[in-house]
Amino acid sequence: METPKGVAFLLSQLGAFGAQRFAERLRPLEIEPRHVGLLRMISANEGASQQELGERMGVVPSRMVSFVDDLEKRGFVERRRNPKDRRAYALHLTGKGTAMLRQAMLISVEHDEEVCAPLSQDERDVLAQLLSRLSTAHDLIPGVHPGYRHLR
Amino acid sequence: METPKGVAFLLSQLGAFGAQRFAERLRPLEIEPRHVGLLRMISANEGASQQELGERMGVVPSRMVSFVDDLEKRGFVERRRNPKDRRAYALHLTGKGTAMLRQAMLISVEHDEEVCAPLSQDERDVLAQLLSRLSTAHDLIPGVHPGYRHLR
DNA sequence: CGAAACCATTCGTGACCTGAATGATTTCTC
DNA sequence: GAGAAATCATTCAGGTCACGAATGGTTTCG
Repeated sequence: METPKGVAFLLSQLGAFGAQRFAERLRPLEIEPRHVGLLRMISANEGASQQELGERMGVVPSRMVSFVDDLEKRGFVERRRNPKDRRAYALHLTGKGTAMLRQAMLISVEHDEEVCAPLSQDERDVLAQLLSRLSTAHDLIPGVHPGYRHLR
Repeated sequence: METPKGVAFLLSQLGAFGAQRFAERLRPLEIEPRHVGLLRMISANEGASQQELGERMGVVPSRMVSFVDDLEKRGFVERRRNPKDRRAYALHLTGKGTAMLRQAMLISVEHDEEVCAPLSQDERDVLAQLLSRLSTAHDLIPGVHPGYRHLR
């Protein structure tokens, strides 16, 4: 049996490699990739409820609780009461949260640079374009990582 | 904060998506992607010991035990005694194991076809070539998925 | 106004991984 | 060669983590 050289395997292999590498880069900030994703999500949807965000990310409500707990304990996120609906929270980034997100974005750019280092600029453009097309063709939501949901 | 459009994120996103999709396709066979990887590994290194394979795959010995247990329970793998070193086993695929691997490889090809469907043949070739270069440049071992090792 | 739906949360369960300890066997060292 | 050290497979206790069901407070529907 020959070893698979298919695109799908390479994508999964490189994707997992990159994710691990990214997690390493984040370690000094004491934050994990998934928390960065959640910070971005909150930043892009200020004031949304936990379940609204959870739905977009494919995360079950009970999991969102501890998820947001992590960020709140570190002072990155505030759970404000929503006066329109006192059942739901309105999630907001704090100043610290925004700063942390900015930090993480910088690391993200460095990381991207490292991953693409073996390619020329032209090749990176071609690759980015092909991957974008695959991503949209398969209905993946920009900026939302499928790894959040373990089952569905 | 704008949503990331970097290559690294797209790789991780598409890789995770593909992995989930592949797992779904495998479900009817009642086997998981990691087991397929192990079957391939054994097939490519007939007679190797558990720890030899574990080392190549980045899997810790204690985990290899239950890992191989799964495959042995299903009758896909045999633990033969190695006469040269009676501490170690010599792992071998059974006929059933070979058949299952063949099945899985077929599904793998179908899966690859699905993932690449949005691209023309030329584009697939370009993509495959770029991904291969990234993979080798980052010292990823062909056919070995980094997801096996959770820590190192 | 009462019933049904909805948000966040807690908690028990199960899956899974890890690292340390164990027993059998081999290799190293003097 | 004999004892010490390393090696292979295994077991087991502990920790993490995700999920679904159940709960309490709140809103909406009929």
